[in-house]
Amino acid sequence: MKATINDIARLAGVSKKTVSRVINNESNVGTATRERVQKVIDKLKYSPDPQARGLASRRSFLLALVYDNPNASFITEAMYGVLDHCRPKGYELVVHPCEVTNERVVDDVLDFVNRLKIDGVILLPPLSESGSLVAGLKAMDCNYVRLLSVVEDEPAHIIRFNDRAAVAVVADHFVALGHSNIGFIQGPETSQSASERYEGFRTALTAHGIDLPVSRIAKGAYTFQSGVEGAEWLLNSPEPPTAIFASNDEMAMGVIVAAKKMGFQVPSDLTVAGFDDSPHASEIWPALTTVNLQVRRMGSLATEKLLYLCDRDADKAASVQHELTPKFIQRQSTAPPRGYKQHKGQRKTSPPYAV
Amino acid sequence: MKATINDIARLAGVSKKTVSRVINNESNVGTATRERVQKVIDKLKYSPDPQARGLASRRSFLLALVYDNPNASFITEAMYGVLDHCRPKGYELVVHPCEVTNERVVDDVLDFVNRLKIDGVILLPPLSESGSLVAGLKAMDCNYVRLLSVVEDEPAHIIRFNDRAAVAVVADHFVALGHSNIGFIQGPETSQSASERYEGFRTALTAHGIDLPVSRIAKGAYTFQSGVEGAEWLLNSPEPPTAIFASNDEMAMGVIVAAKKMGFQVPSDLTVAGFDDSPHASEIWPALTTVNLQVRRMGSLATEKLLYLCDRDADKAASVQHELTPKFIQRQSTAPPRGYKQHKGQRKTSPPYAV
DNA sequence: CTGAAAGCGCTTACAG
DNA sequence: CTGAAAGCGCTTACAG
Repeated sequence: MKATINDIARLAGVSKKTVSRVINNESNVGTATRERVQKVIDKLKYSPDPQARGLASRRSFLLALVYDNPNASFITEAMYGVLDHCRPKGYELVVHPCEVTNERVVDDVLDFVNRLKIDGVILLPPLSESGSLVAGLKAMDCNYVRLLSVVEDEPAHIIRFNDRAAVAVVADHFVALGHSNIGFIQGPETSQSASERYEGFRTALTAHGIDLPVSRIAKGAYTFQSGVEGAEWLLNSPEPPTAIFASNDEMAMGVIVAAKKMGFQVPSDLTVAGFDDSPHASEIWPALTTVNLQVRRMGSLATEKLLYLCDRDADKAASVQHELTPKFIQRQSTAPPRGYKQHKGQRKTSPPYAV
Repeated sequence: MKATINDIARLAGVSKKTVSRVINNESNVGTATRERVQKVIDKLKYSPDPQARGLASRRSFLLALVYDNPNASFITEAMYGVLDHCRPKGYELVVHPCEVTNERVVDDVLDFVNRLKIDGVILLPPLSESGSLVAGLKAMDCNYVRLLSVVEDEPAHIIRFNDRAAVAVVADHFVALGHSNIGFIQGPETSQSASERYEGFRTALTAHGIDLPVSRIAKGAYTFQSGVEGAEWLLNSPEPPTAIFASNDEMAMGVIVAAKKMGFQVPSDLTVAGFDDSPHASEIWPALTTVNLQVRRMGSLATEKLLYLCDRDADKAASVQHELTPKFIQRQSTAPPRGYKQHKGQRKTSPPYAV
């Protein structure tokens, strides 16, 4: 019932090799021949069988999304981004969540890639940071692109989201509002993005002459609960900060809840900002000031690179944009500290609270 | 480099047909032969090529998750559930989000299934409600299982989450707390689960002798914003309800935000409950009382059914549990109405507020 | 219980 | 610019 290459060849009066050339946009087909074949293809709504194609050419036309990330909207957004770009090109997406804690992750992923002959892999953070996984993929000559917060690979293999730059905007925002006693809740030490956000925030504050002492740095784990605990610790200190930046939204939500329980009004008593722009960031009161990573866009760009790599065109892959600066999203959880008066024109140059 | 069926056959001293029998657990292989073959398979870590297998047998060993649902955690949880069950059996999962609003959805999905020779499809709500899609799948003899809130298909093809029963528990809870002036925010009319939740809630209230007049029913759209608007409308009425049940968490979040803005304390001035137990339901203050759908479990059970269907064993597929009652999760957003005293023992039988 | 032959629907590697 | 042959790694349909 489904048309095959033989049907097309017969009806177009050519060999199946010629049909194959048309399908694959290869050269060396006469214009007239090509048109004739294409017409038959269109008429029968023929599309080549990916299995047969793959079996013969050792491909699968399958991309894989490999991740170990608890953030549901990050995953689904990335998926949309990948599909936006790969579907029109005839590739489909297989999902492969896994557990970094599992010692056999690398083997598991390589097995999976090998078994399905996956043409290309998109690695989401934090798994994208795994050197051994990438080494394994390279060794078996599997194409990959990593979503990463630092430039740790060639441009052809990376989409970098510049957390440092993004976080600096948050710091600038805090300072512009008049905050100088600023608290920070850090992500897990194992995460690159967590240290990027930390470094970026600290550096930006320093540029404004503002200190970030260890007494105002809480260790978190990117979880809601760790945000709660971090906030309790910070707000119970002798001189509680007037603003807290949590390294992700999840923790920022924890900060807001903890603050409320402790009697701090957000934002009048306490400014709070997060990072991720998760769907729920705008669905609380006050709506959370945060940073949007543009995950869908990243997924799309990563796929563009990946498909070039699948075509063995490393140059084109490298030429696709490989750096994205996340977007600062100001909402209602940030405000000047209580009693602070803003002096026009002084904001950035010499704020009254500067040392 | 990768071992093939020919390698195994040669090393085991049998024909490849025999190896094939071992791989597929077919009968008619001598015990000794089987063991010998298996040993070689294990030794070479051989696993059959799904493409070759599929090409010859017209299968793909690919399952598809087809959905049109904005709820990210629903998607990812379902994915985990599916993978929990299908990976050990050698099946992988392709994701296929689509848009119900698009007129060509059905064709798009059928095309996709046909092109990839998808062995089985799992349909998530609300797309699972599409009769034309299911008809199309049936017509092309593609296996499917639907996650649905009503029993609208044979047991072999459905996992039903009993929203009616779940919602009744919420109603009982409201009544037990002492509420009688209760508001309801409805989901979109096009959604089956929305009307199930409505019917279930109304029925349960009626059983307690409590009325749910149209003046206390707001039309929502399962979105945050519609929850905000619904709450504003309900709370601005002459006799605002003391409790609001929103048909999903998203809207319940909207209710809480709106209530706060309008000066209502939750739960002391206003009890709020939602439905879905989204990850953020527990990450706000007060934490949201809600209902957990057990999506991961549903995904797993659906896959169990689906794989039986793939094996042409409709009986076994039908015998897999096909009804799940969502779990009521009590948190902090529900409380007795202000000034209400509970009379022991009177709760269910003849509550003081009963007509 | 076991196997030889043919074929699934394509592509590769050649030849012309 | 075009095509005939062989083969990708399995299963089906048959034979014994």
